[in-house]
Amino acid sequence: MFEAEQKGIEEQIRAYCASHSLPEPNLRWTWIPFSGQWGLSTSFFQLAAASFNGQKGSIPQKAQEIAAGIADQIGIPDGFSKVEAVNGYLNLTFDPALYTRRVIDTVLELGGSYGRGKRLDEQVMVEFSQPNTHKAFHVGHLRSAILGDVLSNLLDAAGYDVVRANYPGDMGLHVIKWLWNYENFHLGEKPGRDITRWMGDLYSEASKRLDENPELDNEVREVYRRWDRREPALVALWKETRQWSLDGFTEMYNRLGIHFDTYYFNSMFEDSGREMVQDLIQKGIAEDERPDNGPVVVKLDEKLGLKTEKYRVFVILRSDGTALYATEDLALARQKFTDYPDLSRSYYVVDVRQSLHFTQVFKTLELAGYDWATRCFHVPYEIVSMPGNVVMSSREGSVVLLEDLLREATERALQVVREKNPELSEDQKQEIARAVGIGAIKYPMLTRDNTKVVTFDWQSALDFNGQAAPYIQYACVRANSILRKAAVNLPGSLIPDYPLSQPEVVLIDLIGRLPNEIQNAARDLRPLLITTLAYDLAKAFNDFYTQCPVIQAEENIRNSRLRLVAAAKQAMTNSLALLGITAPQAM
RNA sequence: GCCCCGGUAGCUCAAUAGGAUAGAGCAAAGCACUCCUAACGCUUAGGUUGACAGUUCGAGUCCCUCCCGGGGCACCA
Repeated sequence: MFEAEQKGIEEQIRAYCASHSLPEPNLRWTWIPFSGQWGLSTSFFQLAAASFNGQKGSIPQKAQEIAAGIADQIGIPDGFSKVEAVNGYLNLTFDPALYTRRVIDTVLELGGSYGRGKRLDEQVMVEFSQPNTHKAFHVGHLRSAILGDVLSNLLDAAGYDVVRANYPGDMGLHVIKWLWNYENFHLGEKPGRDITRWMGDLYSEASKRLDENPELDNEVREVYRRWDRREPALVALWKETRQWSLDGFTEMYNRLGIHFDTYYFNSMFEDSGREMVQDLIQKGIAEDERPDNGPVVVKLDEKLGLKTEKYRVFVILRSDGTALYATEDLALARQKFTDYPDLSRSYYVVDVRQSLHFTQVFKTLELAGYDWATRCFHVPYEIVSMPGNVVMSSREGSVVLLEDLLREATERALQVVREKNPELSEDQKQEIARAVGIGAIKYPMLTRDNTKVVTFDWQSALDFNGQAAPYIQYACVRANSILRKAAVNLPGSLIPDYPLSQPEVVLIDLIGRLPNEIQNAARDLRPLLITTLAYDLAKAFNDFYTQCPVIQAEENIRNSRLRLVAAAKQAMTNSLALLGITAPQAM
C-alpha cells in the first residue's frame, strides 16, 4: 500500500549508509508490533554488527545511533506523521488521515478483487482430493479437499494461473473387491440418494465377507484376472459403477463449493507407467529382479552414492508385472507436464505419510533426466484422526461420513437461525444455515498448521462459538446491517477530519494488510495466515462496532465510518472467499 | 536402527525467513442486554515455551545431546 514511499525511504537509507561508510543494509520491513502504533518498522542490529567488522562494540548502541542518524536525515517523508528511532529500530508512523483514505479508497474501488496480486504469467498445478471410487467419502478425506482448494485460491489470488487437478483412485484391490461383492450379492442394484454412503457400505460389506471367509480370496483373484485381460462385461460394470462414485463426489464437491479444472485417474497410467519402468530399466536406473521372483526396484541411495539411508529402495513394479501406485505416479507426473508444459510448479497435496513415497518418485524422475522433476513438490498435511488417536478407516467403519457432518452442521445452524431470525423466509434460513454449516466445517481444518493433526470430535465440530467462521460471518452481517440501516449511498472518497479512535486505527491497519498476507500465505502454502487475519479483522470490527457509533454520529464522522464499514465488510468477505466460505447477508 | 513431524496457559492452537511486552479461543469465576442484530462485548485468573548445554546484541524460533508423542522405512494406497 505504501510501496512507492517505502522504496524512496529505502533509497535514502542506502544513501545514508554509503555516505557514512556503512555496509549495504539488508532492509526488511515489519509492522510496528504495538497496538495502536501504526506503520512500518525496520531494525539495524545486523547492520550495526556488520559495521564493526569483527571489532568489539555495543551493537544495540550502534544500531540506535544508525537509526537515529537515519531518522534525522530523512525527516518526515510524505505520507507519514512521525519518524522515530527506538531501541535500534526505525519506526515510521503513517499519517492516519492519508493512510485511511488510501486504504479505504483502494478497497472500495477494487471490491472483490481487493488483495489480489499482479498477474504473474506463471502457471502452477495443484493436485488434491484423491478420493477412492467404490469407497465412502469421509471426514478424513476432507482435509485434502479443503486444503487443496484453498491453496489453489491463494495461489490464484497471489497472481498465479492455477490448474486444479483431481486424481481419483479408480482401480486397485478395493475396486476389485467391491465388484466381486456386487456381482455376487447386489447385481442389478443401483444407488439411491446418498450415493457415496451406499458405495461405502458395499465396500465395507465386501471387506467383512472376505475377512470372515478367507477362502473367497480365490474368487477375488479371479475378478482381478478378468480385469487384467479387460473382459468387456467387467470393464463395462466397472465404468458404470465408477461413474456412480464420481457422481457422488461431484455432489459433495458442489456442496462444499470446490471445483476442478481437470481429472486424472490412476487407471489411465497402468500402461504408460509400465512403459516408463521399462525405460528406467534400459537406462540402468531401475533393476529388474523379476527373474529372481523379485519386483522392479530403484536403489536410490546406492545410485546416489549415499552412505546413510535416505531415499532407500523404491519398488516401481510388482514381481508379477502389475502396476503399483508408484508405477502410475511416474507416468502421472510426466502426463501433467505433457498437458501443461509451462508449469513452474506441480504440487501434490497428499497426507504426510506419503512423504517418502513422493521424494522417491521425484528423485527417480530426476535421475531419469526429466528436467521438470525438480518442479514437483509434495505438500504434506497431517491426517484427521478420531479422539484417542484412532485413524479413520473405511474397512473398520471408524469413520465420520462427510454427508453426516454436512447434514449435522447445517441442521445445527438452522436451529440457531430459526431462534435468532424467525422472520426470515424458509429459503433464506436454509441458505444461511448452509453458509454457516460449511464455514464451521472448513475453518477448523484451515486454522491450524498443515503439520498439525486435526482431531475430529462432534462437539467441537459443531461449536459455532469463539474463533470460528460464524464469528467472522457475523461481523460481516453486522457491517451489512449498518450499511442497510444507514439507507444512503456510500459517500465519496474523503479524508477523515476528526481524530480516529483506537478501534478505527486497528481496523484500518488490518484491512491494509490483506494483500501482503495473501502473498505470504501463497508463498508458504499456509491458509492459516488468512484464517488468522480474517478473525483479527472480525474481532477488530466488533470492537469498532461496540465503541464507535456510525448512524448516530455527526455527519462528517458518519460519512467516514460508513466508508470504513463498507471497506471492512469487503476485506472480511474477500478473506472468507479465499477460504471457500461465504458471508450471508443476515444470520 | 535410520528418517520426517510435533511438544507453548487446564484443553485446542497462534507468534509474519532470529527481533521490541509469548497472544487467541474453549473451559473457570464475575460483569453486562431501553442503545447500528448478544452467533456480541467487558473484567479476572491462568506460562521456567519438554530438558540440558551452546551460537547471537537478541532464541518459542537456529545448533548439540537427550526425553515424550505421532508417522514412515521392498512389491498397501
